[in-house]
Amino acid sequence: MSLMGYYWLMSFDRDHVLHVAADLLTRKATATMEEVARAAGISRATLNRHFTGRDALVRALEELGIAKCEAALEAARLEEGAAAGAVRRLVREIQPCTGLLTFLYSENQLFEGEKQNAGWFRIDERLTSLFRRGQETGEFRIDLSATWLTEALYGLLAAGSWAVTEGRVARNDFTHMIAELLLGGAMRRDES
Amino acid sequence: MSLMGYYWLMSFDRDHVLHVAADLLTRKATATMEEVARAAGISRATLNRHFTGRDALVRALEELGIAKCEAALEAARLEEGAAAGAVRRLVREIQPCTGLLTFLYSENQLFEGEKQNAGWFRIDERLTSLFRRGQETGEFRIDLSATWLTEALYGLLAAGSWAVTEGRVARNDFTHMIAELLLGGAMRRDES
DNA sequence: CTCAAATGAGACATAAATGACTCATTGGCG
DNA sequence: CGCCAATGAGTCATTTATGTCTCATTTGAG
Repeated sequence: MSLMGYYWLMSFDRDHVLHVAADLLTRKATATMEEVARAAGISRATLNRHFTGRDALVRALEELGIAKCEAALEAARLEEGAAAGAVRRLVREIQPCTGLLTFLYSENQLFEGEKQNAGWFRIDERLTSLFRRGQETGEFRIDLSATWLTEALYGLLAAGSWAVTEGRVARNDFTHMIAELLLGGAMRRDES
Repeated sequence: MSLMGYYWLMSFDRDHVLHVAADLLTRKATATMEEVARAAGISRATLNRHFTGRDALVRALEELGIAKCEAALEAARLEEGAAAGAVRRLVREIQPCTGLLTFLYSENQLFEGEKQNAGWFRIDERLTSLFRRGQETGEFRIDLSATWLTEALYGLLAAGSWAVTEGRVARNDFTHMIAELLLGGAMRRDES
């Protein structure tokens, strides 16, 4: 028995293929299906049997990205405690999938005409709610809209992920860099 | 006499073509050469006569983007006054070319192997210097590196530009959104 | 007006990615 | 061991973007 229906042979590891594809496409968004197959250690034929066309692969990656993202949101317990702490937990939890998210983020810009996955909307909603909660409790400023704070978080995650892969900043600084800039900004803060 | 050597006919307006191409490619990064030509109101043949291949066009756009960006840096007078004020002037001046910059920013990620234009390095240097100056005068916090602040500015500009074109935030809020988030962060600041 | 030069439209070959297909081989299960 | 299904390697046709070429037409300069 298997969740996927592949109960006879295990040589095709769907999850492994998706992760390899995510890694590769994160670094080279224009990678060929053959390059993806080779990176995953399978043949192009097999890759095409399971993902008919690049679209199917990207859509599967989208599902994976949404699932990982929502898992990170769960693990961060966004509704608990101070909003600032929730943002810090969120950035820490979401770090492992920023590469995939950045790829999907830029990929979505190409699919302008098509309908986009409802999962992104759910995630948007939860993040915006978090920032709105912070504003309502007086923790966050209100002259920056919760929508913008959400978009800014995406942008900072992408910039941080890119800067890390380029070697311009240390991977271990990722969480601190992003969370503290988003929360506190660049200006020095009087310790009160 | 002419700067370009086209002193007999003026029906090819290089600057116009570049701006149209920038507008189009900003919205649809995968636009065809023919789509670019049609958008610019010229034939594909003429477009190819002046820019042999997509690479030549992108490289010309890169030159344009760098020139516009450096002009914005000049206009912002980065070395004058408080660093925070310089950042605000910079964001205001650079807003008109964020679309083009965002396109080139994502395009550069594809040219991983190739040498990248020295202009970006110059711009990087000037921005990093600005943030470093702010840190040295005690205006900016020092636990976030000047390099990261520069990268974060790029990310916020891209996210802001994208959010505006998607209609999620108002165009008029662009400068305030980006500059204030980068400078002050999301947390409410005690008015002291 | 006349000529030179660039344009526009179209044809053409090319290169690359893709999807579908065949067939021999492999590996697990009964 | 023998079957059976999936894999891998290869082939083929199709599509698409691209670069080049020709030639009639247009347009500005003299």
